[in-house]
Amino acid sequence: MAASKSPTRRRILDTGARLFRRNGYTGTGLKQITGEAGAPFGSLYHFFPGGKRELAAEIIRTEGAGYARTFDVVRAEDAVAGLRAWFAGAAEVLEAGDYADACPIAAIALEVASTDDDLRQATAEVFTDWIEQAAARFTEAGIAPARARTLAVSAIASLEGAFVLARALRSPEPVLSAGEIVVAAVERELAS
Amino acid sequence: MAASKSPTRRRILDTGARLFRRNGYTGTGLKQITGEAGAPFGSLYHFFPGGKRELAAEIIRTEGAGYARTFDVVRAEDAVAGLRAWFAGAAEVLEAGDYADACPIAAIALEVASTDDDLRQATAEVFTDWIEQAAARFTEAGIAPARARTLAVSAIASLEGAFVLARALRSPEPVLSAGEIVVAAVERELAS
DNA sequence: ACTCCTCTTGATAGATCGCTCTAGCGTGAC
DNA sequence: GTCACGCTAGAGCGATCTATCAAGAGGAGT
Repeated sequence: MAASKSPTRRRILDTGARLFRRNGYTGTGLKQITGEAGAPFGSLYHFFPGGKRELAAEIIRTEGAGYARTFDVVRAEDAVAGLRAWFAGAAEVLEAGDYADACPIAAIALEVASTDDDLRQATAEVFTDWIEQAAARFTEAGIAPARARTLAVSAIASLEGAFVLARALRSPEPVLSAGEIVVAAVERELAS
Repeated sequence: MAASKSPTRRRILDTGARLFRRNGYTGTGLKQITGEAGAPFGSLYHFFPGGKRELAAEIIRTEGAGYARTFDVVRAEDAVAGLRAWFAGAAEVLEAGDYADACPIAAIALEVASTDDDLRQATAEVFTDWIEQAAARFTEAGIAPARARTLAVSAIASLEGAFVLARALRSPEPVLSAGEIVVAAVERELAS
């Protein structure tokens, strides 16, 4: 456990995350991961004895935790501006990456939801964490907890769905439109 | 073209749609489809000479057209109530189906967006159609076209993303929360 | 120098993938 | 009766998948 320092391990995780994001879980081969990561195939099973599922579980957790930090732009002093920046930033990153890199775990989540309960649960934990983090930001900004949670769930769902549409349409419009509606909802809630 | 009447062809399409929805595109095997459909393997290539991609393209189109009809509950006389019923109905169906059957093409859309441009385009056409249909309903209800489109995109994105969260969390909450925000946005637009 | 131990390395197994191919069944036309 | 044709039927091909395995390189501790 002490050695999460291995650069090979890191490269496998990063490459795996990128490929899962773009090609999905079943759509990504382990040989492809080690190949693109420049890692020997055996090393994958050295670091992840549980194979593909263990690798995916770790990717879900680390990528989930990483993405949670993007909520930091939503500050209590001006939650509306922060939220606006959150959506705008997502749209920018998506466009800059040629619509390949959206949510790090949505593709996995949809694929495993009905086929692998362990991985499904891992994605559920990430989403739950995101919801709680976002809700906390909204309550800090002065919104009642129950409403804050509804808004948090809605904000995350909107972005996730907007990613699906944006990748298919190759356009940032869905992300911007979804952001507009969610921002307005939060704005209205703060005004009341 | 005249013979889209073959029951075997229908069963292949229906079974394929169900499996793609639950297990994704690469996660579903052709042998699995014909097996569960009770169809001989050779029949699949008889009806779909283009193989898996042609089958998927047809499923995307027919399922997309079918789902577009769910917008019929949004009527001009009471668009708000209709939209509310749309989200509530989605939540009910999802729960009744043990969170297996959500959007018929989202799983495919995410998987092929970066790997197969033909199929990506097929999903894009479906989403575009949905957006236009929903926007038309909103304009009929009295919303200015530009705003109607933003709301339409947002409504569809919200539901798509809510499906992702709902399947992972095995809870209808995201669908209901997302619906609440979108309904409020439409309500407010109609009041102004 | 010798022993551990982490990590590297790739060959290989066994299953499954999408797909092709040939053969045969059944029904309607003539 | 028999020919044509839509459809059934599934064996099998090459490729690729996940996973296992045995062997060795390299470095730290003694």
